[in-house]
Amino acid sequence: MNVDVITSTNPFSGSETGKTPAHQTVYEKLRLTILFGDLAPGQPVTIQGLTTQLGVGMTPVREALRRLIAEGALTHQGNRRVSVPVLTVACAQELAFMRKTLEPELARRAAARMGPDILARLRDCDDDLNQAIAQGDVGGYLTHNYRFHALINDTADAPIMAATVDRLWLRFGPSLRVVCGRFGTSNLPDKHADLLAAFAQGDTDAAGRAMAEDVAQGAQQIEMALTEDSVPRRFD
Amino acid sequence: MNVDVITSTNPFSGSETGKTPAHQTVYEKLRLTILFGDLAPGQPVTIQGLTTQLGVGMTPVREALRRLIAEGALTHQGNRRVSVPVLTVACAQELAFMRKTLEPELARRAAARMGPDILARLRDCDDDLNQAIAQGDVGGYLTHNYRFHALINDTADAPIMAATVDRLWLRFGPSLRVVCGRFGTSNLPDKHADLLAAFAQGDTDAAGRAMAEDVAQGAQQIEMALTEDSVPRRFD
DNA sequence: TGCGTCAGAATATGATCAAATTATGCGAAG
DNA sequence: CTTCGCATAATTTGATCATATTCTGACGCA
Repeated sequence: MNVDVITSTNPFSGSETGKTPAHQTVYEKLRLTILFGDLAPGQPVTIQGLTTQLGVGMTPVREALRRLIAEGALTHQGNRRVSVPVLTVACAQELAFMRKTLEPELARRAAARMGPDILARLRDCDDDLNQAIAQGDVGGYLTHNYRFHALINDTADAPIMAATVDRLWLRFGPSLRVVCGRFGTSNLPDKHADLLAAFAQGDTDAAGRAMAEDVAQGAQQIEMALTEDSVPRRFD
Repeated sequence: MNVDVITSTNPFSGSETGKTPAHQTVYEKLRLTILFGDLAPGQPVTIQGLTTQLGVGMTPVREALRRLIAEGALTHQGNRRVSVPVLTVACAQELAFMRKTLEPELARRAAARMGPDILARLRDCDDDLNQAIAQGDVGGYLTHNYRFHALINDTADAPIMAATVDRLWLRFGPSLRVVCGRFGTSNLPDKHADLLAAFAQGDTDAAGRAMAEDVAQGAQQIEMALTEDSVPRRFD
C-alpha cells in the first residue's frame, strides 16, 4: 500500500513540459501534499511509487525527496526508508519556540513594508479563511491560513527567515490536519483581525504583538492535541 | 577552472566503501569544505567537476548538491548554475538576528543538561581555539570555534533548532574565512570564558546572556567587514 | 523458533538529450 | 589595414532516463 493521494494526472503528459525542471514540479507537488496534511504522519513514501504515480524517472523524484528530507518535511526512517515524520511533543515545543521568536519579527518587518495591495490580498485570504471555518472545511482552513501567513512572511523581505519559518510550517502541516480533523474548525481562534488592524495603521509593534499572540494560540492548540494522547496516530 | 580544493584522494578507492552511502560522504565533504571557507563566495560548483574529483557518479553528487542548496549552503545562480552564495549585508543581518534569538536559548538548554564530560570537551575546544588564535591559524580558528558552538548546540537536546542554527553557520562560513583572512585572528574577542563559567555553575540565565554577547560580537565583526567594502571579493 | 532463500526497493553508473556559455569567424566601419 | 561587433558553431554542463547492483525485509521451510 502506498501514497495514493497524488492522483492528479499531470497536465503535461508526453508533450512539452514547459520549462520548469521535473524535479522542481515533483518537489512542489510533494511539498503541498505534505504541507496540507494530505500525507498522514508516519506514512511511508517510496521512490518507485512516486515515479509511477507522477510519470517521471527516478532521478527527479530522488532529488525532490532529498530536498524535502533536508527541509525536515520527510525523514529517513531507519535504513533506506523515507516517511512523513511523526510530530512529538518535544519537537512541537521546539517549533513553537522558533515560531514565537521569528514570526513576530517577520510581522514587524511586514508592517513596515505594508502597502494597500498586499493589505487587500491579506483581507481576501482572511475572508476565505473565515468562510472555510464557517463551513467546517478543514482543507480550506489549512490552505487559507497558510496563504495568510506566507504572504506576511514574504512581505517582510527577509528571505532566510521566511524560508526557515516555511520549513517550520512544513513540519506542523501533517499533524495540523490530524488535529483539525479531530476537533473540527469551529473553535480555532486567531488574531488575524488584530494583525490586519495593525497593518492598516502601519503599527509595527502592534503587528508583532498580534502575531506573537496568534502563534501562541496555535501552538497551544497543537500542544493540547498532542499531549492528550501521547501517541498521535496508530497504524496497526 | 574549477574546484581544486577537494584534493583528498578518497581512502576507499576501488575497494569496499564501508557502508555509508556515496551521496552522504559527498554531502559531508562538501559541507565541511563550505563551512570552513575552503570554497570562496561566488565560486561556481559544477556537477561534472565533482564527479571527476570525487570519483563517484552524477546521482550522488546531484543529491548532495540538492541537499546543500536546500540548506542554503549553495545557491542556484540564475539558470542551472550552482555556486557558493555571496553574503550580502541584508542577509548577514538576518542571520545575525536569528542567531541572537536561537543560540542563547540553545545555550540555556545546554546549561540545564550540562555534565562534566561535555564541559571537559568544551574546555578542550576552547583551548584549541585559543591556541589557534595565538598562532594566527585561521583554519584552526574556524574549526575549533565551530566545534565549540556545535557541541553546545548538540547538548541542548533540541534537534530542530540545532539543525537550523547549523544552517546559519553554513551561510556564514565562506565569508568568515574571507573576513579572518583579511583582519587576522588577533582581534577576535569571544565570551567563551563567561560561557564556560556559566556552564560550570549550571547557571542557565548567565549562559544565555554570555551566548547572546558572543553572538552579538561575532555578528558585529562580520557586519563591519561587510559594510567596509560593499563587494566582498573580486575575481579578475 | 531459527535459518535460508526470494522479492522488492534503494543506490549508483553510464548514456543520451537539451541548453547555455564560450569560442570563432566573417563582415562592416573607422 | 585594423578593430569592433554580431552571428554561428562547438564545447561544456545540466537534466533525465534506463539499467545494473546491493541491501533490507519477509516469507517459507526445517
